[in-house]
Amino acid sequence: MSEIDPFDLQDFLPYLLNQAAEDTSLQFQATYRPKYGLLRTEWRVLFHLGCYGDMMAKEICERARLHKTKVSRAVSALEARRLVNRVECDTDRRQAMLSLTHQGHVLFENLRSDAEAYSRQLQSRLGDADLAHLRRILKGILT
Amino acid sequence: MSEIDPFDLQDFLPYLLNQAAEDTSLQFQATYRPKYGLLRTEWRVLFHLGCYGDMMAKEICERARLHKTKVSRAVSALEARRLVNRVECDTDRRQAMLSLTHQGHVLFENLRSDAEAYSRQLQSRLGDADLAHLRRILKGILT
DNA sequence: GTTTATTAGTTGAAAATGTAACTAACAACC
DNA sequence: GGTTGTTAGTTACATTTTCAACTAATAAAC
Repeated sequence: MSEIDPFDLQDFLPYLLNQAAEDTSLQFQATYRPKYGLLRTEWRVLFHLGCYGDMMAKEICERARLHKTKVSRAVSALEARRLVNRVECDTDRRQAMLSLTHQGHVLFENLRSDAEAYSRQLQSRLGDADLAHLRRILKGILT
Repeated sequence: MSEIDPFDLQDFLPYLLNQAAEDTSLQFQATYRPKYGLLRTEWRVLFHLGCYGDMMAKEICERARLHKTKVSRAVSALEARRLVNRVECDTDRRQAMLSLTHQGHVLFENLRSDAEAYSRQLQSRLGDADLAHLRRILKGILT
């Protein structure tokens, strides 16, 4: 009926971004999920602690733009696997400082090198210039 | 422990793309979900039929990179709401040709103009050049 | 023509996510 | 000190997604 409609879904940014995100996430997930059995949210929490050091759950929520329930569950799962440590905060007992255990740190290092390998692969596909552009523009979207 | 690690999550493309995709999708979803009560997958199916004309479920799966179960359920939901019509194929009765009903077409037109409005908004935030860059690069990622 | 393999699409159970209500701790005000 | 409000994080329940098994139809092999 409307085959000749000027609007093209393939150019609609939320759609396009989702496709690209899905694509790269799945590709990368394929390298770590079967190997380490981590969920995406768990992966993110692990990386926040690995990249930026110890922090509270709340800070992970803010940085990663994840809902607190998601973080709460991911932290529980990681704690159950002895990858993350939770130490109750002295000054405010509602909070707990999260950190990687030794095991968690080892896993993080492995994942990090996988991530770097995947990045290099993308880099060779897209080229340095486009990759830099892309990063800059995406960061602009996030405001 | 590893605060001084050179790897920065904020530059890791799968992560960055996910953030941006989530961001824009949620913003846009906010404009249509409360108004029309559509799920994301339903929205996509509707737009495929609206933008590219009638097709089988399989074709939607391929174009939208959606799993057949997701499409199957979205189509059922849209059919139940009389937005989509399903006509069994003559030459192969496993398949069915999907098309928008009149109602579905009206809804699509509304959504389309919302999408266009949202696009214009993004355009004014990012600028024409970056937007064009972004589209080109993202399409490159999708291979 | 009958067995065997594929393919389109559906369904059911398990996993994951989102939403809202909750607990427990702190803070602010009186 | 006690009431009220806010915040960090958890839990419970509904919705959505995923995965695997399934049905029904076609195609291929013999």
